[in-house]
Amino acid sequence: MQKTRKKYFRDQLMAWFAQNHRPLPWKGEKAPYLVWLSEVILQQTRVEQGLPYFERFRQRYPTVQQLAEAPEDEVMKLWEGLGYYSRARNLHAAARHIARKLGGRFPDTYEGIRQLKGVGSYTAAAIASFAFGLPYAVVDGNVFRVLSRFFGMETPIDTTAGKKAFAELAQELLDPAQPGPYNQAIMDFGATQCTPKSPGCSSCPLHSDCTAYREKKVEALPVKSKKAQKRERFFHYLVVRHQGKALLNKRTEKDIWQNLYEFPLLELPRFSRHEADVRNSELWRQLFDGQEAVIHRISRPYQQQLTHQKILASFWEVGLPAEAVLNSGPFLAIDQKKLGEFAFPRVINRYLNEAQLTLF
DNA sequence: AAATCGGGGAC
DNA sequence: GTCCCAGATTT
Repeated sequence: MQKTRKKYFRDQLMAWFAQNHRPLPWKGEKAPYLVWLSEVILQQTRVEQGLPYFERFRQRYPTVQQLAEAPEDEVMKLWEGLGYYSRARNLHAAARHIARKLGGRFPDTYEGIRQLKGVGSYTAAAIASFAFGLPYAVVDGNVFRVLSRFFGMETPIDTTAGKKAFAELAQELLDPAQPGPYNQAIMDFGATQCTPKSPGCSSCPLHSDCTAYREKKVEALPVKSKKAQKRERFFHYLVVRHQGKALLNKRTEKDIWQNLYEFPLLELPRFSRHEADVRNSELWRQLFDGQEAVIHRISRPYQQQLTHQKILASFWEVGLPAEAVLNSGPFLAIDQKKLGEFAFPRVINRYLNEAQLTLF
C-alpha cells in the first residue's frame, strides 16, 4: 500500500473532523476516571443510550474512590437497564482495585490500563489516547467498517486474523502527533458518515479514493463470518406476596443477568399456562410444602430478545392464607415497598410497571 | 477459535 | 423479523 493513500486517508479524515465532530460530554475529557467510565458504558452501546447513564454515574460517583466505596447492589441498580452487566461488576471491582491496591492512582500506561477488569484492547487504547495522549489506535465497530470500506478489506472482522490485520492497519494510520483527536475522528466518522446502512457516500470527502465506493461494495462491508444462534427459554416466575413481603432471588449462577434480582424462577422446557406444571414443581413444594397456596392470576407472556437467547416469561401471582407461615428457604423476603431498590432485568420491570396499579 | 454476555433503535 | 452498536471474557 502506498504511503500517499494512508496520508490521504488521515488528512481527509482530520479535515472532515474539523467540520463535523459531535459535541459530547466526555469529549476533550482528560480525567482518566471519567474517560474510563464513559468508555465502559459505551461498549457495545449506542451513544444515545449510554449518555444518561454516564451522567448518572458521574453525578453519583464523581471520583473513583466514591465508586469504590459504593455497595455493589447500588452500582447494579444504577446500571439497571443498560445490559451486559458484567461491565458494571468489573467496573466496580476495578475501582476497588485502583482505590486499595494502586493508592487511588489511575494507571497511566497502556499495559497498566489494560490490566483493569473489563478493559480490553479497545478501551485501553481509548483511555491511553484520550486521557494520556499516548499513541494507541482504537479498533471498534466504527473502525472496522471505515477501514474495511476505504481500503477494500474483505477479511472477516470476527476472526483472529481479521482483528490482527485491522489492528495493524489502524495503528499505521494513527496520527502520532494527535492520537486522541484522530481516534475521536475515525469513530465520529464511522458513526455519522460511514454508517452501516445507507452511508452518506455522495457527500463523503473520502469517496474519491474509497475502494468499496469505487467497486460498489459499500453495503457488503465489513464482512462477518459467524451469525449468532438463538435458543428459546421459558421462565415461569412465582410472584409470592405474603404479609407485606415479596420473595426475591439473587441470580448468582453463570448465566444471564448475574447479580440482578428476580422472583423465584421455574424454568421449563416449554411455555406453560397449566397450573399442574407449576404446582408439581420442586420449587412449588419447596415454597409451600402442602399449604393452601392460591394462584390469583397468570400474567400475559412477556418476551425479551437477547443476542443469543429469546426469553418468554410469565408471572404467576400466588397468595397464601393470612395465617400461613411462608417458608422463604433460600429466597429473600423483602418489603414490597422496597421492590424498587433492587436491580431487575428488563422483562421483570416491564411486568412490574404493568402490574403496579393492581399489585404494588 | 467459538460461545456468551443486554437492550434498544433503525430498517 | 435482522442488524449492530465507542467489546470483553470465558471456555
